[in-house]
Amino acid sequence: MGVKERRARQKKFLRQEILDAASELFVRDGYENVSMRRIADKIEYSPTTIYIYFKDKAELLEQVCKETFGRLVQRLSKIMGQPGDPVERLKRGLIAYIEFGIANPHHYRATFMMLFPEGFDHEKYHKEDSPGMQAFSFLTRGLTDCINAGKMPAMNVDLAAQTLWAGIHGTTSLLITHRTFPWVGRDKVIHSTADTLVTGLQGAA
Amino acid sequence: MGVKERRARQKKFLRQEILDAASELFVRDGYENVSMRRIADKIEYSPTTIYIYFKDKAELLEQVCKETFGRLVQRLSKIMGQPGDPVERLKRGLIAYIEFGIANPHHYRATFMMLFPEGFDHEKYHKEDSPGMQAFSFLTRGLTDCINAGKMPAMNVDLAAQTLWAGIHGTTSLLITHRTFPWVGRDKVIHSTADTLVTGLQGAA
DNA sequence: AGCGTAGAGTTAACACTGTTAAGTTAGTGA
DNA sequence: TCACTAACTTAACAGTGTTAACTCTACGCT
Repeated sequence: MGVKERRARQKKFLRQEILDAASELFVRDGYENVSMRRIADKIEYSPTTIYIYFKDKAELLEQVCKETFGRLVQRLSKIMGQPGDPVERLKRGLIAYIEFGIANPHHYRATFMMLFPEGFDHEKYHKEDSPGMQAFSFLTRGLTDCINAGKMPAMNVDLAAQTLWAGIHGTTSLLITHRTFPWVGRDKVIHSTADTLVTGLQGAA
Repeated sequence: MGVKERRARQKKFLRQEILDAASELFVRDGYENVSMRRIADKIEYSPTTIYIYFKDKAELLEQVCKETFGRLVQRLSKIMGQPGDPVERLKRGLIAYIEFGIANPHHYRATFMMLFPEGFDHEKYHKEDSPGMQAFSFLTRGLTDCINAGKMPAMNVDLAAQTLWAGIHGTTSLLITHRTFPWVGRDKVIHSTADTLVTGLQGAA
């Protein structure tokens, strides 16, 4: 016995190897500039082997992004768990989100800036475990903390969280796609976004 | 004489016909799902004819988007030219921007959410006449009006405008790509974005 | 009137793409 | 030793953007 297990381990190993190769190429050249044949070349297998482990190119990307965003969730989790002023903590979370997106532009693009293919199962995607949903829940938690601490007025927390998400997503995606736009300064825009959004919510009726 | 002119007119006509066909297909199916051959089929010319009028597919898209964003600039121009409270006017402009993006998702995506191809001439692009720059100048103008009317504190107008742009771009692009996300309500998010951003800037130190 | 030429539009081809069906080959359990 | 299974490969399909080389029409000029 144990032969089945060994095989399963080997299979998992190759699967991870494909994932790593794809990730590296996606990061360097972007999803649409990486072909299945190039990924195959990198791991020295034939292109069709990839299809044994992944349904298609989109699923391969999806898995790569899942890995990456696990790291974002970890980071946010760390920040949101720290003690101190909840408003400052929320701001730090917003900034961490933006900086994560800029540090992983291709992955960020893939998960939040690409149109879903037709016939995509959104029902399933927007359940608890999608990267959007997970990162999003940190916002609602952060806001609730602020309200409970009396630092923010009572409000529709979901609406406020969605407003926050839209704001930080805007800065992230704009800094990614319009890298050469004459920005006043990357850090200035990032901090201004966090400050303006939080101040705006604090001042809401 | 006049024959040269007539030819030029005819040439311009076909050029516009290509542009219209491409626009319709881009709007319906999105840039990457439209092939040069399909555009050619629609106008009943051979695919290579398009290359006589446009350098490549990207330039075709660029021209299509230029047309569309001409309409946005017109709309913003109308709103910003109206009398009344400058703060309300600015908010109306922000909302109009978002709604325009949602109404033209494929064009919006193409101009603001796509990575530029390698070797793209950014210097030239970020001059006065790029769609981003034109729409952007409305923000600085709107903000200056608010400050002059004493409705907003003195501030770095460029930084504030970039913050605003990031905010409204975020809402626009998120509503486009994550259409099926359980939003509290499209209109609610749109208005909340505009209110939060403006309030946030008003409350800035 | 007839010739040469410019240029609009064509056909055929290249080098790619994602993906699938069919085939090979190695290693297992009986 | 044999059959089977799972891993992997080869060959192919239908499509992509794009280019080089060609045709053909209509104009201006002699």
